[in-house]
Amino acid sequence: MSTVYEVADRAGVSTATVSRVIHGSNLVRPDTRERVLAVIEELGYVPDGSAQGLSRRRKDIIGLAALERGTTEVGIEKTSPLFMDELVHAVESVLRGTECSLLLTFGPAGEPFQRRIRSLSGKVDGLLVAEEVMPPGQLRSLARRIPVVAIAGRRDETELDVVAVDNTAGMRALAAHLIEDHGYRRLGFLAGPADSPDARERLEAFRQAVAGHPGCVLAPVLEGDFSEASGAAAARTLLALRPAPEVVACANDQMAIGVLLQFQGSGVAIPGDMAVTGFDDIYASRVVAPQLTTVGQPFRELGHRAAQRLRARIEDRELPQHTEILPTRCAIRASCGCPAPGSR
Amino acid sequence: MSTVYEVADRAGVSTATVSRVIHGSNLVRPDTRERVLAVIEELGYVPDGSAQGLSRRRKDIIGLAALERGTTEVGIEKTSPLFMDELVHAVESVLRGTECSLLLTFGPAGEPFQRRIRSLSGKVDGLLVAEEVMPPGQLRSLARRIPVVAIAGRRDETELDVVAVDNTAGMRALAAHLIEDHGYRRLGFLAGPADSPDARERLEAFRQAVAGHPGCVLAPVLEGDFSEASGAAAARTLLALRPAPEVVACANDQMAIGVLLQFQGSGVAIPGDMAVTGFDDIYASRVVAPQLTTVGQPFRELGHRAAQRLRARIEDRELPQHTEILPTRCAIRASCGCPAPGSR
DNA sequence: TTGTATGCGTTATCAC
DNA sequence: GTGATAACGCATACAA
Repeated sequence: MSTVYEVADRAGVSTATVSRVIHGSNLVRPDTRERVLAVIEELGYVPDGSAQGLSRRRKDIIGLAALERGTTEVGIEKTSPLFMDELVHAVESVLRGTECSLLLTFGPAGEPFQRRIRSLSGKVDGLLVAEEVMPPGQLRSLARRIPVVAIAGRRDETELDVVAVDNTAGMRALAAHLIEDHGYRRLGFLAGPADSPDARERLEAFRQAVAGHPGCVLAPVLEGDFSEASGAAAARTLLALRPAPEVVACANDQMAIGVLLQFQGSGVAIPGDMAVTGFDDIYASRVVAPQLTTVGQPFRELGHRAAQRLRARIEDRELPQHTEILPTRCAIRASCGCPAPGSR
Repeated sequence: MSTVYEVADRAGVSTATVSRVIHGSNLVRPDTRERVLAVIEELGYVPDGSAQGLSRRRKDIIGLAALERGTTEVGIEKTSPLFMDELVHAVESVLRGTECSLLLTFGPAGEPFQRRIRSLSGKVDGLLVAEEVMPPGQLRSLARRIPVVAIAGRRDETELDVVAVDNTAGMRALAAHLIEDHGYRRLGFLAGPADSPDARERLEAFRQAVAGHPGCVLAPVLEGDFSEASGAAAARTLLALRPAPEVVACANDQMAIGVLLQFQGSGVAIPGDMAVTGFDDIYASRVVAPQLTTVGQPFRELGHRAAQRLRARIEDRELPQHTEILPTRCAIRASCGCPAPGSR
């Protein structure tokens, strides 16, 4: 593996000049540049990232740490966090235009994963942290060491930047649609894991919306882990329940899809016998039949903002703390009981 | 940001000892270790990855470069490469058990992306390269600089490791099912982009299978770009075609889903009026109605093998070149005309 | 316009 | 057991 020294040697210049050529400095004579470039080409030289990082005190790498839910618990390959995938692409697409690269790590909540994130923090200039991968205290201590932006974390954070979506408004709008437009009175809810701030917000918003409409009752409230399998399990519970709710709102799309497919498999018509809704608006939600009514998260925007904020903070660590809440958008489709559009 | 020096100072030891403690060497007295550990904890010290990388001559980072198809061409957010997402998780899950992290980069085929990969090669110990992100010659020159494993690339590679799936067997089995079990005689095919080795193999296998059955005709053969939108576009073409094929086999699931939804939106019953099949077996294919008949790729296995092979080659760069073809598995579901299973 | 010399934070090879 | 000290490959301040 060749180094600046070799390049410098062969080109008959100093390493400083090589460095200048590489970084496109214009304080170098055209013919010198040509010579150096030729040698670089010939040797297939690529600067070593570690050395650059050490010298320039910046690695041009940012990390993304996210929870992987319910992947290895039950079977071997349950379903991956589609939500995260969308986010990853959004973040990556921001970085694409820059020198920066994306270091990815997933893991189940817990002590080992937290340790991994800590050690990973030595390899990056900043960290995007999704959901609640670690307790607030630890997260803050991490944020003191290195720039951190929380995605979809606690909104009440005062020591680090957070970018999140407006779960409350979205869920409230959805509930209003179910109650006011469809006239549902008995509403069930399939909540997400209690350790997810998003999950808690969604449940709370739905609860309040129902409470705000006299005559409406919220029952039952089940809990899943955001996986499709947990949705299917909830559906089986619901199947045995009397009286059954008219609609079951789910805290994310994957669970909603699990509910939907399990119901259909058991001969329950959706939305005829029971309406179902989700949250997130992942790709698959547009693909199931009936198409899922859900609340759209601005993934792209979420990833963009978080990445940009992190880059800004890496530039200037004294930036004032900032919390940004992005709007959500109700996506009314067919699973709530609305007529399916003529063509998709 | 604290360094080994600070830790050494405060603990009243040398940097060498700190390093020993960090790496769990047992040539250090227990009480010394305790003292050092306490300081590390107090300072929140985490070793700098660049410095480590420079000194140890290994960065403990591997890269994954993949094509992002049809993302920004037409609209803003078309559909992301679901196939890749599955792969990413598979690779990441291997690395999770190690010290190694995953550096991710996506991009559209082309010169700029190739440059990005080159510069990225300075930040990693090895590279996983999916599909044909760069011309063979360039790929080989890259592989001379740094360990490279190609995923789903050309099978005829002799200078670098490749891990791929058996497109031919899978597609052949699927074709046999369509022709022999269902008795279809007029078969259409929606091919993938010509620059994808997988796409070419799948088309070729299907073509041969049809040719091997007298009386069967392959028509039409359309070409898409692996995106759902291109599937929908193909469906519109097919709609206007006389005679129409009895079945249209697609080179991947996303296109098949595009075809399926577009047909259904136009009042064509699937599989009643026309059968549709895919390839990959992504999450969404189990979620559409009717469930998609497709050929399953062993994503998990693909990612595992590729990651392990790369790690092995990083350890020993003299390893003999190796090409590994993983088996595919026909997933017969309902979109081909088979009866839907009672429950999903 | 170009070269010299030093520092970046670790690890590892020696001595002690 | 522990401590100096020399790499590691690059960037840059300062000279020339």
